Amino acid sequence: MSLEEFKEKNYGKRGTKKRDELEAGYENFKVGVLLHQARLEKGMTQEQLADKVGTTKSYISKIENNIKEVRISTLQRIIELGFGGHLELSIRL
Amino acid sequence: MSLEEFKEKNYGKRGTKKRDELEAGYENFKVGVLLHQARLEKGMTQEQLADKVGTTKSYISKIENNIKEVRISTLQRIIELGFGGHLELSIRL
DNA sequence: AAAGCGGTTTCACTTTAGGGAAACTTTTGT
DNA sequence: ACAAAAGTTTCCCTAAAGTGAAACCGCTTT
Repeated sequence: MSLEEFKEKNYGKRGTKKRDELEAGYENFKVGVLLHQARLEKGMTQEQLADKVGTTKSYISKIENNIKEVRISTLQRIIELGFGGHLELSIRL
Repeated sequence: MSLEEFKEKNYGKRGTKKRDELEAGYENFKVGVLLHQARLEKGMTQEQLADKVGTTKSYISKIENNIKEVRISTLQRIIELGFGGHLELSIRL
C-alpha cells in the first residue's frame, strides 16, 4: 500500500499538520502504518491492544502516528503480546 | 543461522559473562547478529562502517553486542548509509 | 442533546538510546 | 615476539523514548 492510498483510506479529507509532516519521512511512516494495519487486521481498538501489551491507548496512538520513535524491542513486544505474532527483520543489501 | 551456530563461529571457546547474557534474549541478540553478519558480508571493519554512518566504532560495537538497544530508525540509518541497503520490516501474525 | 466510543493531544516525569573519547584487550600479520 | 589493526569496555553527558493521566475531538447511537 502506498502512502497516498493509506492516507485516503484512513484519514480521508481531514489532513492535519501532523499527517502532512508524515509525508516527509516515508520510512518512519512505515512503522506506524505497519502497526496500524496489523491492529485493523486483528479487529482491535487501540485500547484493547494497549491492555494486552500492558500500556495505554495514548502510547499506541503516538506510535501509530510516528510521534514517538520506537525501539526494535518495543515493537517486538507489542507484536508478541498484542497480536501473538512476531516481527521479522532482514537487511536487503 | 542459529544462536548456537553463531556462537561457535564467532566466539568459539571464550564465553564471557556478556555472551552468556546474550543467550537469555535471542530476539535482542538477533539485531546484533544481523548487523554483524551484514558488515562481514560487505567486508568492512567496525571503524569503516562507523565512518560511513558518521559515528564511532565504539557505538557500532555496542550495537553488535547488544549493549545498547537500538531504534528502528537508527538501524535503518546504519544500513542505508553504511551498506547502501535497506531494512525490511514485517509482522508475521 | 448527551452519552459513549475510538482516537488524538498535552503535560509532566523517568529512564535510556545516542553519542564520543580514551583506555584496554584481542586478533592478525610480519 | 612484536607491532598494528580490530574490537571491546568504561566514563560521561544530552536529547529523546517510554510512559500515564486526563482533557479533548469527531462520530455514532439512543
